[in-house]
Amino acid sequence: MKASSEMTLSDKDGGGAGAIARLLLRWYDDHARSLPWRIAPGSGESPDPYRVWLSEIMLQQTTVAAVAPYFAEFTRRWPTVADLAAAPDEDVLAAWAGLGYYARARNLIACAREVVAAGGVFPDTEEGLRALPGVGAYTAAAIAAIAFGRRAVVVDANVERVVSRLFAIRTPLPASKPEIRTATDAITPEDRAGDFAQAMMDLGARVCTVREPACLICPIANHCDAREQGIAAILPAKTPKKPRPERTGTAFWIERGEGDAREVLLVSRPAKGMLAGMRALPSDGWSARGDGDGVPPVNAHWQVLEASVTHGFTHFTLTMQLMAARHDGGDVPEGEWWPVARIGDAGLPTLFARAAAGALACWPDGDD
DNA sequence: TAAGCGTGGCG
DNA sequence: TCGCCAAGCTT
Repeated sequence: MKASSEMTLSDKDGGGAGAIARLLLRWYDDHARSLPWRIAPGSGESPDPYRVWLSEIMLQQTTVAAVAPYFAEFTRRWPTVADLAAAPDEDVLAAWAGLGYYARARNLIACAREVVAAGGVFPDTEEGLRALPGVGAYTAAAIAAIAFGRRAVVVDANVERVVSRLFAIRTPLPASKPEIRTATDAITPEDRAGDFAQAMMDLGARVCTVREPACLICPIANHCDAREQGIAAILPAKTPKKPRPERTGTAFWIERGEGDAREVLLVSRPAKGMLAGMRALPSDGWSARGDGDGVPPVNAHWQVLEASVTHGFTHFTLTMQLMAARHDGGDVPEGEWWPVARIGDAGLPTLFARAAAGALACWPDGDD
């Protein structure tokens, strides 16, 4: 890469790397976003590692806007890591419903319990943090820097974009990751590494955006190689993604009772794979690999509903048909009867929440 | 190493 | 509308 040779820490002379950090920190002092999990720069308050950790897990591949209400609810219900560790699994999973990437919720529980078992204090080093469930290279570095003030090289998708442009790295992602990390290391200051990391992320979110970067208001535009070369908007390059297959499947609405006593059968998804461990409607075995078989789980007088749900996952698109039946007293799949009036509290992931809404809209009273 | 793993917003 | 993208981790 070119960046490292150019940057070889002319840090002390006030040029290059050191200048970028100083400009960015000065910009951050005036322009930091106000976020629920963030301590304002210069406030003197010390961040709560629990809140930093919780926010970082929630923010993995997830937007600030989506996280905000979940962060508020989690910290209201479970103000400390000990509170979270003591919560029943199903409560935490249900509270996470809708946020996506449900392995994060299972790792969140495991991590909280590990921390409590170790005395209730988060590790304060990158290495110690990295060993926790759900904490990878990025998250460990971010917590070490933000919660504990340690110098750490924090590289997320924002930083990848900013650094790719700053040093005009033309190698496509993900092949360019090592080069980007080295370049980020070279511009990361010893002091205020947490603020620096957050400044880079704020810059990426508000200025050095994916489309139409706002170079005119960028505090480090004068240091940006891509801007000088007129290629900022087309960096970083990315290797093409594989096409998403389309799959079909069926979900089954099995109902019993009348009026206020109406109940629907919910199952728990297997511990591994899609939507692992989450409550769901029974379905027919659809997966990323193949279509469902359309075979209902029990014999009954099934009715095919008009509604269907199309849902895009990361790696495939699913169109799910809906079938409904009254429970006639025969065998049912293992599950729990859930009051239809409280279906919104079941903690269904979005796919099944939409399926349930579709079933209720098409089959409002269940008796025909 | 590359694939598996959610969801909602945006242009 | 629809493909791209977001404070990635795990296996």
